[in-house]
Amino acid sequence: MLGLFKDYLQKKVALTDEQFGLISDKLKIREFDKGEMILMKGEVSSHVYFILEGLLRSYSIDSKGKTHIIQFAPEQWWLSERNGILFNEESEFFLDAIEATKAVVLPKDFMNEAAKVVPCINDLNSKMLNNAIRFMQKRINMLLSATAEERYLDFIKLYPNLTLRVPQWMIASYLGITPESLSRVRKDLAHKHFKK
Amino acid sequence: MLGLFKDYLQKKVALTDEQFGLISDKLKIREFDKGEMILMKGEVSSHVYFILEGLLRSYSIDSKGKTHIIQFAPEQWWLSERNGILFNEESEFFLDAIEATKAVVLPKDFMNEAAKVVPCINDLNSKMLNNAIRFMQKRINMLLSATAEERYLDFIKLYPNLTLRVPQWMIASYLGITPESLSRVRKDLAHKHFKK
DNA sequence: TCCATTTCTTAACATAGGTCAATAACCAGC
DNA sequence: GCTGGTTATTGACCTATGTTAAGAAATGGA
Repeated sequence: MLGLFKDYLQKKVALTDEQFGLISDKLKIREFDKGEMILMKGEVSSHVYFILEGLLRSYSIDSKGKTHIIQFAPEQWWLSERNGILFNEESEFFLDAIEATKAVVLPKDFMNEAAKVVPCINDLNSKMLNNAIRFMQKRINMLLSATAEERYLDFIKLYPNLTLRVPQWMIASYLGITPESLSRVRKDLAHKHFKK
Repeated sequence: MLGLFKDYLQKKVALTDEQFGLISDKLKIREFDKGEMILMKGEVSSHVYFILEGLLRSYSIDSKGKTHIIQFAPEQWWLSERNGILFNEESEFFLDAIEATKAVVLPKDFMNEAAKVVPCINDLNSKMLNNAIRFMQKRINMLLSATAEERYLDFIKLYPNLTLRVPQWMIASYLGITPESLSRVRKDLAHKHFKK
C-alpha cells in the first residue's frame, strides 16, 4: 500500500527506492469507513493524511447548524488540520470520510525530517504547499466575484470526477450556496443547453 | 534595510549573523511608490516579496470591471504570484502598492537554496506556508458561512491596523461586498453600539 | 488656500439566492 | 421486494445585498 505513496513521490521528485526506504519507517496506513469521523472541532490533531484511495473532507458547522465544506481530499490529495500542526491548538474544523478511504498517516514534521535525509523532498513540500495556496486563492477569487452558476461551472470543470462522487448538497456546501439553489442553477443550465 | 529582514528571520529560527551573510547575497531591496503597479494580469512573475515597510495588495478585476482583493500584504507579510513561481505561467491577478513600500525581493527558489546552507530555514518556510493556508481556510470559511456584518467584525478584529490604513471600499472588496453595503453595515453597527 | 478627485453616505429600487414546506426519487439494509 | 432515511426538485415567499444615482465629506496636489 505504501508503494502507491512511493510512486507518487517518485513522480514528483528524483527519489530512489533506497532513499524511500530511509524515510518510510515513520509512515503508517490507516483505513476509514464510509462516514467515519476522523477529527472533531475542538480536538487537536498533529497528523497529515495523504489519500491513497477514497475521499475525505474538512468542514465547519455554523451557529445555525449548517455545514460548510472547506476541502475535499480525494486520491493523491493531502489533508491536515493546521491549528494542530502549527500550534497544537484546537481544530475549528471537522474531518470525516465521505467514502471508505485508505490514507498514509504522516507525523507533522515528516517532510522536514525526510528532507534532512533526502534534500529534494524539500522542493516537493514547498511546491505542494504553494500549489495549495494557489488553488485557495483561485477559490477565494471565485467566492468574491462569481455567481452561483459560474462557481458551479468552474467546479465541474475543475473536479469532474468529484461531481459524480459526492451528493449535490455537498457541492452546494462547498460552493457556498444552498442545495435548493444548486438544484435551480442546474435546472437553468439544462434549459440553456437544451435551447441551443 | 536588509537588517530588518535578518531580524525577522532570527525571530523565527535560530540563525546566526554569519549564516545570514551566507545566504543574503541573492536578496535585493526594491521600493514602490504609492499606487505603483507591480504586476499586471497576464504577466509572468517569479519574484517573492517580503514587505519591510508599506502595503501591497493582490487583486483581480472581473468581467464587469470590478476589483476583488485577494490579499493585503503589510509589514512582515509575504506576497508572490504562484502561477509564475510554480509553472512560469501568466498571472491571473494584479499586484500593486497601496502605500509607498520597501520590500525584499527574493528569487523564487531562495528558500530552498538557503535551506541547503542553513537547514533550519526549512522549518520556517514550511511553517509560513502552512500558516498562510490556515489563514486562507479561515477566510474561505467566513466567505461560506458568515454575513457581511460578521465578516467585517472579523476583519477589524484580525487586522485593526489595516482597517485604519486602507480606504473602506478596499475592505469591502476584500470582504466580497460593495462599498455601499459596507457603509450600511457600519451604520447598523454604530446604531447597535449606541443603543447599548 | 482652493479646486479636483476620491471616498463615503444615503435612499429608492432590483435581484440573486435563502427559507420553508411539500413531494418525488433514490437507496441501503432487512 | 419493503421500508425508513437520505437526497433532489419545485414553488411561494422573503431578505440580504447589489444597483443606480445623488450629494456630502474628506483628501491631496498646485
